[in-house]
Amino acid sequence: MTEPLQVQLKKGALELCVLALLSRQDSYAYELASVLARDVGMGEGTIYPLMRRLQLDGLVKTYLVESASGPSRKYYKLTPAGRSAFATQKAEWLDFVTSINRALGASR
Amino acid sequence: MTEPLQVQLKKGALELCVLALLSRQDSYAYELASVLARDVGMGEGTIYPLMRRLQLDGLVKTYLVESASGPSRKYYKLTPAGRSAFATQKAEWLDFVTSINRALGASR
DNA sequence: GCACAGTACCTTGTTATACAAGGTACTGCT
DNA sequence: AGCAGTACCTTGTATAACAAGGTACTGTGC
Repeated sequence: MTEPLQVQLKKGALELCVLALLSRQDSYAYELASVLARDVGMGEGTIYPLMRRLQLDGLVKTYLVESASGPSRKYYKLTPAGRSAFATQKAEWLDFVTSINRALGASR
Repeated sequence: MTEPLQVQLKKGALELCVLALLSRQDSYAYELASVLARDVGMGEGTIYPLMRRLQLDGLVKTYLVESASGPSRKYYKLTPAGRSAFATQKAEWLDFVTSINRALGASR
Protein backbone atom coordinates (compact mmCIF):
# COMPACT_ATOMS: atom_id res chain seq x y z
CA MET A 1 0.00 0.00 0.00
CA THR A 2 1.70 3.15 -1.14
CA GLU A 3 1.36 6.44 0.70
CA PRO A 4 -1.63 8.55 -0.35
CA LEU A 5 0.58 11.60 -0.97
CA GLN A 6 2.99 9.57 -3.08
CA VAL A 7 0.11 8.32 -5.22
CA GLN A 8 -0.96 11.88 -5.95
CA LEU A 9 2.57 13.16 -6.53
CA LYS A 10 3.18 10.47 -9.11
CA LYS A 11 0.28 11.61 -11.27
CA GLY A 12 1.71 12.83 -14.52
CA ALA A 13 5.25 11.98 -13.51
CA LEU A 14 5.13 8.30 -14.42
CA GLU A 15 4.53 8.97 -18.10
CA LEU A 16 7.59 11.20 -18.08
CA CYS A 17 9.65 8.44 -16.49
CA VAL A 18 8.55 5.93 -19.11
CA LEU A 19 9.43 8.35 -21.91
CA ALA A 20 12.83 8.87 -20.30
CA LEU A 21 13.55 5.15 -20.07
CA LEU A 22 12.46 4.54 -23.66
CA SER A 23 14.50 7.49 -24.90
CA ARG A 24 17.57 5.53 -23.80
CA GLN A 25 16.55 2.09 -24.95
CA ASP A 26 13.55 0.15 -26.22
CA SER A 27 11.94 -2.00 -23.54
CA TYR A 28 9.01 -4.24 -22.75
CA ALA A 29 6.28 -3.39 -20.25
CA TYR A 30 7.16 -5.91 -17.57
CA GLU A 31 10.75 -4.67 -17.51
CA LEU A 32 9.64 -1.03 -17.37
CA ALA A 33 7.31 -1.96 -14.50
CA SER A 34 10.14 -3.61 -12.58
CA VAL A 35 12.46 -0.66 -13.01
CA LEU A 36 9.82 1.89 -12.03
CA ALA A 37 8.63 -0.21 -9.09
CA ARG A 38 12.18 -0.23 -7.80
CA ASP A 39 13.12 3.36 -8.62
CA VAL A 40 9.95 5.33 -7.92
CA GLY A 41 7.63 2.90 -6.16
CA MET A 42 5.15 2.50 -8.98
CA GLY A 43 2.57 -0.28 -8.64
CA GLU A 44 3.43 -3.02 -11.11
CA GLY A 45 -0.07 -3.22 -12.56
CA THR A 46 0.05 0.45 -13.41
CA ILE A 47 2.28 0.01 -16.43
CA TYR A 48 -0.23 -1.59 -18.83
CA PRO A 49 -2.90 1.15 -18.85
CA LEU A 50 -0.06 3.67 -19.06
CA MET A 51 1.58 2.01 -22.07
CA ARG A 52 -1.81 1.68 -23.72
CA ARG A 53 -2.35 5.42 -23.30
CA LEU A 54 1.04 6.22 -24.80
CA GLN A 55 0.27 3.94 -27.74
CA LEU A 56 -3.14 5.53 -28.31
CA ASP A 57 -1.50 8.96 -28.11
CA GLY A 58 0.97 7.89 -30.79
CA LEU A 59 4.00 8.38 -28.57
CA VAL A 60 5.19 4.78 -28.84
CA LYS A 61 4.96 1.90 -31.26
CA THR A 62 5.30 -1.81 -30.47
CA TYR A 63 6.97 -4.89 -31.91
CA LEU A 64 7.37 -8.48 -30.73
CA VAL A 65 10.67 -10.17 -29.89
CA GLU A 66 11.11 -13.89 -29.26
CA SER A 67 12.13 -14.60 -25.72
CA ALA A 68 14.93 -17.04 -24.86
CA SER A 69 12.34 -18.55 -22.52
CA GLY A 70 8.67 -17.90 -22.13
CA PRO A 71 6.33 -16.16 -24.54
CA SER A 72 7.48 -13.45 -26.91
CA ARG A 73 7.80 -9.99 -25.46
CA LYS A 74 6.01 -6.87 -26.60
CA TYR A 75 8.66 -4.17 -26.98
CA TYR A 76 7.97 -0.43 -27.01
CA LYS A 77 9.86 2.18 -29.01
CA LEU A 78 9.42 5.94 -28.95
CA THR A 79 8.01 7.56 -32.06
CA PRO A 80 9.21 11.01 -33.20
CA ALA A 81 6.12 12.41 -31.43
CA GLY A 82 7.22 10.51 -28.34
CA ARG A 83 10.67 12.05 -28.39
CA SER A 84 9.13 15.47 -28.78
CA ALA A 85 6.74 14.82 -25.90
CA PHE A 86 9.65 13.70 -23.75
CA ALA A 87 11.56 16.94 -24.33
CA THR A 88 8.46 19.03 -23.67
CA GLN A 89 7.43 17.14 -20.55
CA LYS A 90 10.92 17.20 -19.12
CA ALA A 91 11.02 20.98 -19.44
CA GLU A 92 7.58 21.23 -17.84
CA TRP A 93 8.67 18.95 -15.01
CA LEU A 94 11.77 21.05 -14.28
CA ASP A 95 9.69 24.24 -14.35
CA PHE A 96 7.15 22.64 -12.05
CA VAL A 97 9.71 21.46 -9.52
CA THR A 98 11.37 24.87 -9.52
CA SER A 99 8.01 26.56 -8.89
CA ILE A 100 7.05 24.25 -6.06
CA ASN A 101 10.49 24.46 -4.43
CA ARG A 102 10.34 28.24 -4.61
CA ALA A 103 6.89 28.16 -3.01
CA LEU A 104 8.32 25.94 -0.29
CA GLY A 105 11.01 28.48 0.33
CA ALA A 106 13.69 25.96 -0.53
CA SER A 107 16.65 26.64 -2.78
CA ARG A 108 17.79 23.32 -4.05
CA MET B 1 -7.03 26.51 -19.45
CA THR B 2 -3.98 25.07 -17.81
CA GLU B 3 -1.85 22.36 -19.46
CA PRO B 4 -3.09 18.81 -18.84
CA LEU B 5 0.33 17.69 -17.60
CA GLN B 6 0.56 20.65 -15.21
CA VAL B 7 -2.85 19.75 -13.76
CA GLN B 8 -1.64 16.23 -13.01
CA LEU B 9 1.72 17.31 -11.64
CA LYS B 10 0.04 19.63 -9.18
CA LYS B 11 -1.96 16.82 -7.60
CA GLY B 12 -0.76 16.46 -4.06
CA ALA B 13 1.68 19.34 -4.37
CA LEU B 14 -0.80 22.15 -3.74
CA GLU B 15 -1.56 21.02 -0.22
CA LEU B 16 2.15 21.08 0.53
CA CYS B 17 2.39 24.63 -0.82
CA VAL B 18 -0.47 25.79 1.37
CA LEU B 19 1.12 24.21 4.43
CA ALA B 20 4.37 25.95 3.56
CA LEU B 21 2.75 29.36 3.22
CA LEU B 22 0.84 28.96 6.47
CA SER B 23 3.95 27.75 8.29
CA ARG B 24 5.39 31.21 7.66
CA GLN B 25 2.31 33.27 8.37
CA ASP B 26 -1.43 32.94 8.89
CA SER B 27 -3.43 33.86 5.81
CA TYR B 28 -6.90 33.95 4.32
CA ALA B 29 -8.03 31.82 1.40
CA TYR B 30 -8.34 34.51 -1.23
CA GLU B 31 -4.80 35.67 -0.51
CA LEU B 32 -3.44 32.10 -0.62
CA ALA B 33 -5.24 31.65 -3.92
CA SER B 34 -3.68 34.77 -5.37
CA VAL B 35 -0.19 33.78 -4.28
CA LEU B 36 -0.52 30.23 -5.60
CA ALA B 37 -2.14 31.37 -8.85
CA ARG B 38 0.87 33.60 -9.43
CA ASP B 39 3.59 31.25 -8.18
CA VAL B 40 2.45 27.82 -9.37
CA GLY B 41 -0.46 28.49 -11.70
CA MET B 42 -3.18 27.13 -9.45
CA GLY B 43 -6.76 27.85 -10.48
CA GLU B 44 -8.24 30.38 -8.06
CA GLY B 45 -11.36 28.34 -7.35
CA THR B 46 -9.23 25.45 -6.25
CA ILE B 47 -8.39 26.94 -2.87
CA TYR B 48 -11.76 26.55 -1.14
CA PRO B 49 -12.19 22.78 -1.45
CA LEU B 50 -8.51 22.45 -0.53
CA MET B 51 -8.81 24.57 2.64
CA ARG B 52 -11.95 22.65 3.54
CA ARG B 53 -10.05 19.38 3.30
CA LEU B 54 -7.25 20.71 5.48
CA GLN B 55 -9.78 21.85 8.04
CA LEU B 56 -11.58 18.50 8.05
CA ASP B 57 -8.21 16.77 8.40
CA GLY B 58 -7.46 18.94 11.42
CA LEU B 59 -4.38 20.50 9.88
CA VAL B 60 -5.67 24.07 10.15
CA LYS B 61 -8.04 26.09 12.26
CA THR B 62 -9.84 29.31 11.30
CA TYR B 63 -10.68 32.68 12.82
CA LEU B 64 -12.30 35.85 11.49
CA VAL B 65 -10.60 39.23 11.20
CA GLU B 66 -12.34 42.49 10.38
CA SER B 67 -11.28 43.90 7.06
CA ALA B 68 -10.39 47.57 6.55
CA SER B 69 -12.88 47.36 3.72
CA GLY B 70 -15.29 44.68 2.67
CA PRO B 71 -16.48 41.73 4.69
CA SER B 72 -14.44 40.13 7.42
CA ARG B 73 -11.82 37.65 6.34
CA LYS B 74 -11.54 34.02 7.33
CA TYR B 75 -7.96 33.42 8.40
CA TYR B 76 -6.25 30.02 8.55
CA LYS B 77 -3.62 28.92 11.03
CA LEU B 78 -1.70 25.66 11.15
CA THR B 79 -2.44 23.33 14.03
CA PRO B 80 0.33 21.23 15.61
CA ALA B 81 -0.88 18.38 13.37
CA GLY B 82 -0.57 20.74 10.43
CA ARG B 83 3.02 21.58 11.27
CA SER B 84 3.80 17.91 11.58
CA ALA B 85 2.12 17.17 8.26
CA PHE B 86 4.12 19.95 6.64
CA ALA B 87 7.43 18.48 7.80
CA THR B 88 6.42 15.00 6.67
CA GLN B 89 5.10 16.08 3.30
CA LYS B 90 8.12 18.25 2.60
CA ALA B 91 10.41 15.28 3.19
CA GLU B 92 8.24 13.12 0.95
CA TRP B 93 8.29 15.77 -1.77
CA LEU B 94 12.07 16.02 -1.72
CA ASP B 95 12.38 12.23 -1.84
CA PHE B 96 9.91 12.11 -4.69
CA VAL B 97 11.69 14.76 -6.74
CA THR B 98 15.02 13.06 -6.18
CA SER B 99 13.58 9.72 -7.33
CA ILE B 100 12.01 11.17 -10.46
CA ASN B 101 15.11 13.18 -11.37
CA ARG B 102 17.24 10.08 -10.96
CA ALA B 103 14.86 8.16 -13.21
CA LEU B 104 15.15 10.96 -15.74
CA GLY B 105 18.88 10.62 -15.66
CA ALA B 106 19.21 14.20 -14.46
CA SER B 107 21.69 15.27 -11.82
CA ARG B 108 20.44 18.54 -10.42
C1' DG C 1 2.47 -35.72 -15.30
C1' DC C 2 1.33 -32.40 -11.90
C1' DA C 3 2.03 -28.42 -8.93
C1' DC C 4 4.26 -24.29 -8.24
C1' DA C 5 6.89 -19.97 -8.90
C1' DG C 6 8.39 -16.66 -11.93
C1' DT C 7 7.70 -14.27 -16.11
C1' DA C 8 4.71 -11.53 -19.16
C1' DC C 9 0.61 -9.87 -20.49
C1' DC C 10 -3.93 -7.27 -19.61
C1' DT C 11 -8.73 -5.00 -18.04
C1' DT C 12 -11.49 -2.59 -14.99
C1' DG C 13 -13.66 -0.32 -11.09
C1' DT C 14 -12.20 2.64 -7.25
C1' DT C 15 -10.00 6.61 -5.25
C1' DA C 16 -8.46 11.24 -4.74
C1' DT C 17 -7.29 15.91 -6.32
C1' DA C 18 -7.30 19.86 -9.57
C1' DC C 19 -10.35 22.33 -12.15
C1' DA C 20 -13.68 25.80 -13.29
C1' DA C 21 -18.37 26.91 -13.75
C1' DG C 22 -21.71 28.99 -11.25
C1' DG C 23 -23.13 31.31 -7.35
C1' DT C 24 -23.64 35.00 -3.08
C1' DA C 25 -22.33 39.36 -0.99
C1' DC C 26 -19.82 43.65 0.27
C1' DT C 27 -17.30 48.11 -0.75
C1' DG C 28 -15.79 51.95 -3.43
C1' DC C 29 -15.99 54.41 -7.58
C1' DT C 30 -18.24 56.47 -11.50
C1' DA D 1 -27.63 52.22 -10.21
C1' DG D 2 -24.06 49.73 -12.34
C1' DC D 3 -19.59 47.93 -12.34
C1' DA D 4 -15.13 46.04 -10.85
C1' DG D 5 -12.59 44.13 -7.34
C1' DT D 6 -12.55 41.59 -3.20
C1' DA D 7 -13.85 37.42 -0.59
C1' DC D 8 -16.34 33.59 0.05
C1' DC D 9 -18.18 28.85 -1.48
C1' DT D 10 -20.26 24.29 -3.76
C1' DT D 11 -20.40 20.91 -7.11
C1' DG D 12 -19.91 18.00 -11.10
C1' DT D 13 -16.23 16.70 -14.42
C1' DA D 14 -11.78 14.98 -15.87
C1' DT D 15 -7.81 12.49 -15.11
C1' DA D 16 -4.15 9.14 -13.65
C1' DA D 17 -2.48 5.83 -10.14
C1' DC D 18 -3.84 1.87 -7.98
C1' DA D 19 -4.52 -3.00 -7.33
C1' DA D 20 -7.60 -6.71 -7.71
C1' DG D 21 -8.48 -10.16 -10.72
C1' DG D 22 -7.48 -12.57 -14.68
C1' DT D 23 -4.88 -15.53 -18.80
C1' DA D 24 -0.86 -18.03 -20.33
C1' DC D 25 3.88 -19.87 -20.84
C1' DT D 26 8.33 -22.04 -19.11
C1' DG D 27 11.38 -24.42 -15.98
C1' DT D 28 11.96 -26.93 -11.77
C1' DG D 29 11.03 -30.34 -8.31
C1' DC D 30 8.54 -34.23 -6.82
